[in-house]
Amino acid sequence: MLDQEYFYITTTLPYINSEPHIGFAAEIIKADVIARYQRQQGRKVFFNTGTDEHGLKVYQKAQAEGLSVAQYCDKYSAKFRPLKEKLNLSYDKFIRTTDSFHKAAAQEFWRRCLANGDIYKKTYEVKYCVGCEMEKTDSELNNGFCPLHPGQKLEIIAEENYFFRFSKYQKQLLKLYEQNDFVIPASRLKEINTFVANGLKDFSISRQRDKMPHGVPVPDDDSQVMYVWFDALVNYISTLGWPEDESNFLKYWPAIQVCGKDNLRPQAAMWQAMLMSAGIKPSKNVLVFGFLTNNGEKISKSSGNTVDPYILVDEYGSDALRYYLLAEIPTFTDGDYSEDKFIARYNADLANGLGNLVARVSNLLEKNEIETNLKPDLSIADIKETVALFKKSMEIYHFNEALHIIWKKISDLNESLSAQAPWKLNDKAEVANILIPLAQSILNLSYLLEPFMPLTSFNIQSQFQNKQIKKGEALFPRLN
RNA sequence: CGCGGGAUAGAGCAGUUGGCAGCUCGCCAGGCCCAUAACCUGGAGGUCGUCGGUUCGAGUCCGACUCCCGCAACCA
Repeated sequence: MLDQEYFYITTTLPYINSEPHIGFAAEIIKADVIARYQRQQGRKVFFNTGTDEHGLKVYQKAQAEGLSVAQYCDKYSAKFRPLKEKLNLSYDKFIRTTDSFHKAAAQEFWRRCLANGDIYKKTYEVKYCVGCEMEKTDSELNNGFCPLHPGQKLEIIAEENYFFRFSKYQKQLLKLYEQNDFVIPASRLKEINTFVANGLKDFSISRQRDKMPHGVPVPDDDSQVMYVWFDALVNYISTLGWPEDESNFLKYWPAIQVCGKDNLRPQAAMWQAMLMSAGIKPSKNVLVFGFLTNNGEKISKSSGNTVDPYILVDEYGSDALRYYLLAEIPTFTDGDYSEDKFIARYNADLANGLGNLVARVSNLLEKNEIETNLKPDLSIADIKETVALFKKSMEIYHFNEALHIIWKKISDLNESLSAQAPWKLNDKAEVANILIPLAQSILNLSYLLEPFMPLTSFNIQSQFQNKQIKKGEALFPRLN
């Protein structure tokens, strides 16, 4: 039956230089759907997330807020933890890259890459804007000048850093990409393949400690700390107990990794090369999701149009937010959020669709005092086609389609109920013959819905497994 | 010739092995009255960005073009 007993999925770790935003919420919700679906299939799932806490920006923000780096990290990491309850996530582990076991793992990882001849020292030239008191990369510059200080010439500072021999792994990476589902969707695989085929430059993996002390110490060199990327990526294996707990690690690795499209290179190329260097199998798949816009506009901290997932949950509930993000936006493409769209979706699908159907059927069962004894059963004929189509969509992570298939069935059930009009009948047995199969189908749908809307699924399942099904409270009161 | 994405009904969007063009909202006309002013039926509305090609057949594959949008590595 099951091709594999163990299943491991991980999100990227959000960097704690700001509050949680809707984009990361969308990413982790999709990962949660996959994790819950795999558990339903009977697999032993390990679902990882956490926070990425090293590096210059955190160091500077801590100073700006007048906190020690440790205090700052504790404060901001703690802002991400409530996502679990707020979004009703089922992750198993919340790792912090400042956890001591992680730092030790990152150092061991470094040693293995070093032993393999892939880490070397080189002088690294950085452009430094005195006005910002910050290093600048070329992509941040306008015609070679800092956009904030266009009159000032940038200083070139030479710094001795460790580099990772990324270029060495070009061929192996291209070979890896021959596994044509390594990166999903295919367009992203093509993108990374072209990028790697065009040639790789070794990248810097350390910083001078006297300038930026907030990082994992480089083994056997007190003057340097690891560059944040290098240590952060190792979390995907340190969270499994690598290197100490080899048996647990081997059970779960390799991972399905999910990330936003900005993370394609780090996840699908840099990290994979690092794994190769350390002698560890590459990830199983990298799923690359799109970005969200707010009312058609790019979401950015500077323009102040970020969307706070906590506010939406408090107002509409976690399942409604999950439903919107999963149903309205195709898994791998960019999508848009706006309150108008959210309310329109909510009313059309949740209030008028699912909620109203559940209310109709449960009310009729209660009024007619019809007793039932139901359990979810996906083998019955009525639901078979829906289940088959649903599974097909789930296997390729097309969650919007999977939900569309469920909602098609909801629509069919509404139609069937209207056509049979049991409220016109007097014979109780006849009424029961109409309602019980409908109730059974609702129960089955609620089972399919569990990975997407766990609370609603649970509510419907407990409601419809009672002997005397009762109407109860509205699942999704209509919004005006 | 840097890389990639998009262009489908008034709006917002689905449509991955090529096979009578779909969904939601909105609009019009009926029905029902169990239900969350909900539900059901019917209707108007599209030359699927443009041009060409492959094919019995293309929104779907190939080529060219136009217009929008991201990204352009050590900033995670």
